Amino acid sequence: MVKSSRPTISDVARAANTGKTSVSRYLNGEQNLLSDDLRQRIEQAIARLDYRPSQMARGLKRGRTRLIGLIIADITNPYSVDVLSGIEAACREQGFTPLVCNTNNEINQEQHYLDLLRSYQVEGIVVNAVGMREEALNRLQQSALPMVLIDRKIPGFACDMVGLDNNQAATTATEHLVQQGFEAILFLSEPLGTVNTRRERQEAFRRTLSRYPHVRAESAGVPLHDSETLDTTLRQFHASHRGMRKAIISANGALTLQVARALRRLGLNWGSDVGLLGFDELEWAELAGVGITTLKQPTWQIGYAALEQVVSRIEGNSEPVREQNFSGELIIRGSTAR
Amino acid sequence: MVKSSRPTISDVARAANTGKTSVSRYLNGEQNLLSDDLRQRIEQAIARLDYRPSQMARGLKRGRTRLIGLIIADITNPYSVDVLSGIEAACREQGFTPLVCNTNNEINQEQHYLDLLRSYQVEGIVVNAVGMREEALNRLQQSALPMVLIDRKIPGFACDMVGLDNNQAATTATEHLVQQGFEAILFLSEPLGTVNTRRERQEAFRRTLSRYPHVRAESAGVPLHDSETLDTTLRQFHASHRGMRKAIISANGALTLQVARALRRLGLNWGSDVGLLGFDELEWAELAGVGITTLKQPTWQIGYAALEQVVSRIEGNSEPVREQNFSGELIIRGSTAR
DNA sequence: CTGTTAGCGCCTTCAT
DNA sequence: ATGAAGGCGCTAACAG
Repeated sequence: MVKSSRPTISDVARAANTGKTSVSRYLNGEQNLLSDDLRQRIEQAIARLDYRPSQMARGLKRGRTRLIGLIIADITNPYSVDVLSGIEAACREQGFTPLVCNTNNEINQEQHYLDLLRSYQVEGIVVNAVGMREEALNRLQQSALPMVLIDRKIPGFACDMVGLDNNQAATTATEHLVQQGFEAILFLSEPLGTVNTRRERQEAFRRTLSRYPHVRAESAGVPLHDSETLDTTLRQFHASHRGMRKAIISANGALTLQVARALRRLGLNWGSDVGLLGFDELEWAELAGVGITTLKQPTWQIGYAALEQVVSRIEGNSEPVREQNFSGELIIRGSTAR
Repeated sequence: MVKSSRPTISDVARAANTGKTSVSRYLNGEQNLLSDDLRQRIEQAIARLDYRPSQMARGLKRGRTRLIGLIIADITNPYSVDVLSGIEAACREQGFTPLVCNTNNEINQEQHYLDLLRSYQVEGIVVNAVGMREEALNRLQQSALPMVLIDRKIPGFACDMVGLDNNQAATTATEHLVQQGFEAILFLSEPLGTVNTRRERQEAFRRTLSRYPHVRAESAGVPLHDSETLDTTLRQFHASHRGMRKAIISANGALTLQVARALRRLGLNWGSDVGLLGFDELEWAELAGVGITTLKQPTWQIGYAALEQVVSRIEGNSEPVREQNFSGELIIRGSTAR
């Protein structure tokens, strides 16, 4: 007769001529408590049966599922993917498995996924807020699990966070443009709302330019997919500073793509007609016309650090809420040349 | 006294003043077997306790975890991400949860992840072979679970597959170039190996051009990250057809990026010096110089269909192995203009 | 060092 | 229409 389904710990025990406990011990690294003989028998039995312990049963028993929930608003965003990559690497190292949930930026999906994650008993949650709508993010507060936010904070909710040093990054970017001799700079982001990331970047932009009174500072918030508003904003900015060297800072990668498209529509060339600098590195940045200067975030590291942080919470770390900010790196290309 | 951990089915039963069985029935949709009164009590108890059944326990008991394993070689590839998106959508509709495993194209990771998926008792597996190395893919055969391949087949392994109609796509692409008056065309892909996708595309390219004897057909296989070979190949192609209108077909999106970079390095402009057409749509295709003509795959649908297929297998469908090929769509831009 | 026993939370007979 | 009891695969006392 043939065992049809997967072998269980009992099968292994029987095959090794011992009890389940010893097998369990073997599996859990308490191998020093086993005699060489027994250890070998178990080892062979496992190999012969091609046995793998059931995480389901394990999770049920110990409450440790070794599962970490990831909530991502837009998996289509390269930033998110890079971060994900870092998270995965860290998961592998730490022996966790990521349960990836892409909310697709659909409002209400957060709730669905939180329930889902709870039902699978994840031990912690990493939320990549990039591209996430504010309402959606706010809905996340309820969770009682260890949780860490990436890129953004939730106003009024103390929670570990890892992201970019927005002040350093925006200051670096702005100063670069000043040094390149631009006389009017437009800071473009999605509508600020209460999103700290946007606010901080804009704030640093303003603060920096206040030290250079001869440079005009403007800023505007445009919805990511509202190309009309974007066109209008850009046209206006361009028209109202005739004769001056103008530049645009785009506050994130997705927006930079839209801005580049808009400039195309308007017949403006970055590098010659107008300067352009975008947050977030883009794989195509060097291929678009004369190239686009970007402010590169250490995305992979951010993901990696975020996971390390949840894990430390899972292991019991109860220090006060921690905030990690990584430095960005300016990658200079043709779009901000003199 | 406060219950610290999550409520269980027993808690609900107690709160509703009934037994676990009835609650279980309620949860499993056998609600018609319950009296209105009892049903309501249960409903309230669940709401009050904010109870969610444990998928762990459920999976353990019934063997149905509602988990689907996804194996992805390179999550960084936009194609893979779009496919993933379709898979997720389908998962949501069908009540499954994807367990995403990114092998990062590291050999041996497949084994690690297969074990992992087994240990979580996934009910089926979707393998996105895009960008995956041959050896890695071959390692996947062992799985006894319902499995469907995306984009590529494993030689000598009968398995459901969903991907592109390579013949239609490559023929369309090639004919477009002929019509645009190109006189020498280079088909560029990664080394063919036994990868059916690459072979079929090249084959259709050859077959099509054999109908146009005045057009020279060349093809070459270059490793994705070997920029020296790529440069040499392109330089040679360009040099050996002086005076003729030349074009390049790139067999996938990742390669197109490398080709574009190489052309830049060589000082060649697509659209004017040489034609360029790439498989896979790129978000930046319109922004790169005069724009790059692409052959767009219905990636989202491919993912969606793949998931539907595994689920149908999970539900017991035992028809012979099925192969679904979707049509590509040519998106014409400046790089192939006359 | 090793085995026995009692659940983890749920579903599923089998009675009632 | 409802409930009690047993067991899924595993781990964690508790004995030996």
